[in-house]
Amino acid sequence: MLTQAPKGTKDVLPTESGRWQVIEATMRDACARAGYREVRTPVFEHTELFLRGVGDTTDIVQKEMYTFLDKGDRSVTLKPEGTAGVVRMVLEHKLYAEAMPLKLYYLNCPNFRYEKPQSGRYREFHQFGVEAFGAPEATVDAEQIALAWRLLLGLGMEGLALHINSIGCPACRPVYHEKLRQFLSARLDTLCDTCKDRFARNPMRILDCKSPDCQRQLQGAPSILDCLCEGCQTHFDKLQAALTAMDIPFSVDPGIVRGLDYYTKTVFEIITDTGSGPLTLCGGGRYDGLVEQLGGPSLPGVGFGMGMERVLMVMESQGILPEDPGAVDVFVCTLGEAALLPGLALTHQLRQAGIRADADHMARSLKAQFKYADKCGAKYVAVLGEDELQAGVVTLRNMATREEQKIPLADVAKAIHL
RNA sequence: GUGGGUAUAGUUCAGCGGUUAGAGCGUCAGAUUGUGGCUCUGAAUGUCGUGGGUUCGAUUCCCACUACCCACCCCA
Repeated sequence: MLTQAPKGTKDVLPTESGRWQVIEATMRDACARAGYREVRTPVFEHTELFLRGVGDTTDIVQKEMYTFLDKGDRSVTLKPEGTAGVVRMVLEHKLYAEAMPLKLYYLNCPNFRYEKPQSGRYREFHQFGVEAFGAPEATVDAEQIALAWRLLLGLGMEGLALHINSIGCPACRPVYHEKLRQFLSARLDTLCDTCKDRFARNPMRILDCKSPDCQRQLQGAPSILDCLCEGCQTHFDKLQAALTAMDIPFSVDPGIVRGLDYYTKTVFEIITDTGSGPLTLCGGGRYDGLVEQLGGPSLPGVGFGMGMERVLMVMESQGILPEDPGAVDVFVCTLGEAALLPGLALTHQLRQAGIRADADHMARSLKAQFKYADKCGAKYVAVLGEDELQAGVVTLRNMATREEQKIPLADVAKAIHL
């Protein structure tokens, strides 16, 4: 073999694409019912968009971006997340001048991060995401959380947990940062190197550290929730009331911080346990300052991203993947040269009638054609041999019941009941 | 970027310092010359990951490289 798929990428095989289509359809439907409309943005953007949008202190920007110079010496980057591109699109086309809120979603959108791949982590992965602009109220946050939650439940998932938090706004977060620094300053020496760095740049990220040592030092640390300003506190209270009103179970987890710099107020994650540890299926939050930061008007926003591969992975582990629908519903078996073209014509006629149909293209024995029909998932087999040709009929066999009947060539489509 | 494991048929995996490298599943065919799933019989398919070393001899032992899997970091 000349080469193989690049590290961290994955082919979707013909037996697997049906699963993708099912969850894609479920996502489209959930969005359509909530008034979200689809958008598609480019796979690559100018690098500066992510430097300013995602935040140049984040790991994503610092070490995970696929950045390169194009032939015109422009620095471009394969998008590492979905929100920045959508915000750019909203600004470029002045969509903020239209009716608010502006509710958008993107589906099966490829994202790229240069990381070491492992279970549930790819270098090219796909996200479903929604964004809503212009609405400052917590009901939008809650609506999106509900959309994600019901969607995953609707796919049949169990064992999901919704964690929410508020990380404040530019008014109250610095107050918390200062409190946290004061708390940690005495123990700075015992923190891991990464966290020493975080101490200066973004101390809240230390809460995210998985190191047992750092976690031990954090015992008794002040909580952001005790430092929220009045506006953020009200927003967070309303969010919880809205979730409760929609009967969405949640837990407040002050440890959720998120790795993207643009979040304000609401952050949330939907996680599940895979047996080898928790896995985040969906993560998002509010980003009231992002649009302005990218040179637009002051426009609040909220959104989430959901990992397509992770959704499929969890469905597989829970045994709830949709069945492969097979290739066709009707297979036309032909016997002998004389039946070949009439068989082709019949297949064509069935296809015109909207029926998934195929015929033998390998001049195989009837037995082999039946085996192939079975493997294709055919519900019916239409046999066209010498006898049938003379009578102008086919022998139509229901593969499940084994019943056979002679059907005039012109009436085959009507006799198919799927 | 750090650490651990693995690499043999399409696939899942056995195996051994020594003739011709095996099995299950899958594929194809026959048993049934016009009928699938089950059963039985048979057949095809391998640079034993790549390169080097040790050796009379290496798929087997050693080293390097590469790829894949897993964990850390981080995240969808």
